[in-house]
Amino acid sequence: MTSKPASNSVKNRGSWKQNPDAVKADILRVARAEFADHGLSGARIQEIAEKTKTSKRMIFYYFKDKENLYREVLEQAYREVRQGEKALALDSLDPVEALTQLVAFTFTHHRANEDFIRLVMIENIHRGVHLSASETIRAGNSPAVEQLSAILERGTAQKLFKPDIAAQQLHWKISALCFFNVSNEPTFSRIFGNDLMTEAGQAALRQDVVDTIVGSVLA
Amino acid sequence: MTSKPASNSVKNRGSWKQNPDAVKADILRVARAEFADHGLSGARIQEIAEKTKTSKRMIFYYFKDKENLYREVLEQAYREVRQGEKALALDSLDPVEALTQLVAFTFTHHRANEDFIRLVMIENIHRGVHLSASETIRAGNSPAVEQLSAILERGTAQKLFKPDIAAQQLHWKISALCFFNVSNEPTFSRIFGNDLMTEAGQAALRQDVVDTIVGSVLA
Amino acid sequence: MTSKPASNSVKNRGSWKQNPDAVKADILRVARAEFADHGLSGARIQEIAEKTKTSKRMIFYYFKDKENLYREVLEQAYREVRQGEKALALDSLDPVEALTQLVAFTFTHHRANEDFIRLVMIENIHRGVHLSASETIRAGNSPAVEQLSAILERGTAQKLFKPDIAAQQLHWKISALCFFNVSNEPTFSRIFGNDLMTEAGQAALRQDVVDTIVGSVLA
Amino acid sequence: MTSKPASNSVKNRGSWKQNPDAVKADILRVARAEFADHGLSGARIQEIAEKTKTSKRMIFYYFKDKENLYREVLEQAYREVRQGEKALALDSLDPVEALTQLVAFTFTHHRANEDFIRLVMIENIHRGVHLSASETIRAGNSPAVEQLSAILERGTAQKLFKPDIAAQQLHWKISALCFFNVSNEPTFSRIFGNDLMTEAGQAALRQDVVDTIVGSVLA
DNA sequence: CATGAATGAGTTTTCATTCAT
DNA sequence: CATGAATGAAAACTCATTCAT
Repeated sequence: MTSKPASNSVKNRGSWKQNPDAVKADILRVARAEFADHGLSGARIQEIAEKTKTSKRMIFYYFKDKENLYREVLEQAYREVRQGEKALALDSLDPVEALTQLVAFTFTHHRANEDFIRLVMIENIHRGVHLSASETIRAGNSPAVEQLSAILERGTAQKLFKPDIAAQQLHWKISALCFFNVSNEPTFSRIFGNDLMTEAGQAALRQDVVDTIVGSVLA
Repeated sequence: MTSKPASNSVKNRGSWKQNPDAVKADILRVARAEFADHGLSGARIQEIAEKTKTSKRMIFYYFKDKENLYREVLEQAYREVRQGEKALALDSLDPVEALTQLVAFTFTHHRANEDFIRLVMIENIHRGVHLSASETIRAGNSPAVEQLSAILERGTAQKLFKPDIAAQQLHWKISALCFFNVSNEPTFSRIFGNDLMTEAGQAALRQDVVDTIVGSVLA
Repeated sequence: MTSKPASNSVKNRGSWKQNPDAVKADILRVARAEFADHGLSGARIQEIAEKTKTSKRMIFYYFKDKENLYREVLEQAYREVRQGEKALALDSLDPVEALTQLVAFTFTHHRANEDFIRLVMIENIHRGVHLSASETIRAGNSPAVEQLSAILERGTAQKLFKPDIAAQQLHWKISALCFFNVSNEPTFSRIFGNDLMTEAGQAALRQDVVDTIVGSVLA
Repeated sequence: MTSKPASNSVKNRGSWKQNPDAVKADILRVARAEFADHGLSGARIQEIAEKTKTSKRMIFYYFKDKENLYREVLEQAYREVRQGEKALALDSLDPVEALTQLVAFTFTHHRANEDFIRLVMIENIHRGVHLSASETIRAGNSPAVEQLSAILERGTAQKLFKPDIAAQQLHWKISALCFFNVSNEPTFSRIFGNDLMTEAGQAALRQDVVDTIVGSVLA
């Protein structure tokens, strides 16, 4: 009679107890990693509970069900990434340099936030249905697009850029290149080798992406 | 005890029976749709069986287990897409026009093969582990890259293109833009609206992608 | 769709609930009988569940999987049999009488614990692999061997027994005769008739076994 | 579409075909090993078929079902072991030497026929039910007991042995010691170490068994 | 606001066996 | 006397979720 069910035990009696926000944050942190790793259906509540400082029961207590937990993870991830984008200060730079910086930053920022990229991939596999109800995501919109608009406005005014460049469409192109770099690394590497994923390869790729984007707007 | 699980019954006694290849092809067809729709863990063998002309039992008979079925679906999808790429005849065109056609075709071809795109997304979520063992995928490699190499060679020889454009890296850029267009449509649309996904939007986007890529190689 | 699998229903709402140890003990008791009856692969989790006060689900909840349940059944059986052996008090008897008692007891004890004998047979079919990881079984070792050592020491000191009798080897002989009596009863009876398995036959056999063993150590 | 069900293919088109006896013998040989290895419920028809020169279908064709195949394997094993026992010629030896030889031979013969021992263990786990219908097994009876009777008769006549030794009971004791040596090696070794199972240990054990048995009949 | 115990409903997978030719 | 294809029934096991306190 030595075996015990592994899942239901409490890990840590102490500072975490009686602190709902900390418990929730802990759950979200673990859940994000698990969802990013295995997807919505692939992630296991059990596994999340075990890596958490609380019990499985608490996950349902605070988040109602798996889908809702996923939703909150997704929202939080979007919020954090947007926060990261805001940090960039480009106003003082000339338009070309600003755009260069923006693209390079986006490339690097995506690379550094693989979990977020994977969550977005997962959400796309689910056809984005978990984003719909969430006002916060649409409301917050994208600081990146706003910054891009500002740069384009200045660049166009100075006749450096082609007229009538659509900010959103340009953002789409930047996103595509920077997102794909992370999202499709596994299959791309397996088929074509990982030359482009080494440090040198990534540096070359980032330069290429910057040049391609900047080249596409120059007058 | 009158009820029976629906999956264990036979659907169709007739032409399908005693024709292993047809049965297998039927299973693969249904499985592809299901895996593309719900992912590896999200797809249900039960569901696949019900949409098939055979039974659940036969899936295991021919494909051993779920993961292996998924693997074969993936391989088949890659093979078919490559086959589609081969159809394109660009040799008679001048390099710029050839590249234009190739990019436009890739854009359209990806759009038309959403299931394939989704399978690749799913496989990337699984970090490409189901591609590793499969020699066929690597072996076949990409006709697209080969065609691209030929175009680049001609274009470089004619001094139309910059020297030293790497075919693989250019392929990566084309893929990124064309893949992302399909893969990230759901989340992109929800956040930025679906202007870019309308017929007009897609036409504009395709032109933009062609221009961006061609622009990036011109001398 | 009215039928439900019988195993998923609850049997008894009351004293068993919320008492993990009682539930586990109940499962182990039933599982022991089933494994002893049908072997590891022959036993049915379903069948165990139905004879239990709990559900099939709880078996997996507490014991993880079939093999592990079997392992715990086996360990428990070993522990209990050793406990039974300890009950015997032989210190006050002279060596010959003590050995006589020990052998007669072992003969009877094995006969009374057919389930244990059968579990050991089954485990031998599995080449003992389920014993390996279990420290408790080896650690506990055999009270029988210890008692035997004590008897031999006294008997040898008194020159009643041959010198240099190995306790473990003597234990092996006693075990062989007492174990075989139970383990091979079915085939032996079918081939030679069941004369030796009647009450009289068993009495004669026990006397024979005692005489044979005692005779083999007397100086 | 590369996978094929592994089981249904034919291995060898040639000499085996059109030769029912050879096919049956081949199946029996493989089945014996599988049943001895994994027991009746543990053995897999699939596995037997794969190791056979024929197909799964043929097993059912020739042997009707799994249980019947097992029955035939068991019968054949008994027949062969009895055949082996007959080889021993003890008539010319004096009774004590003859008994010594018989016991030593039995010890060695059992050791050399582990598959048979395991089949008997398995049959005992099944409570011998597969022996009942089989006339051949009972009819053939045991050459060992007959030889033993002859030896006892001579030994008793010469007043070397105690009067009224029952041949069957003595056979039982010999069997117990020689059978257990093989049948319980796995569990015994794990608990007490494998000293008795080394070559030296087995030699000592055999001598001990011979001495114990001979000692138990000497007047 | 917390929790250890429990569970219904499904999920993949296995297995001996039969069908159609 | 043979065979590749097919299969019903049941097996082990999983999973998110709720109960009882």
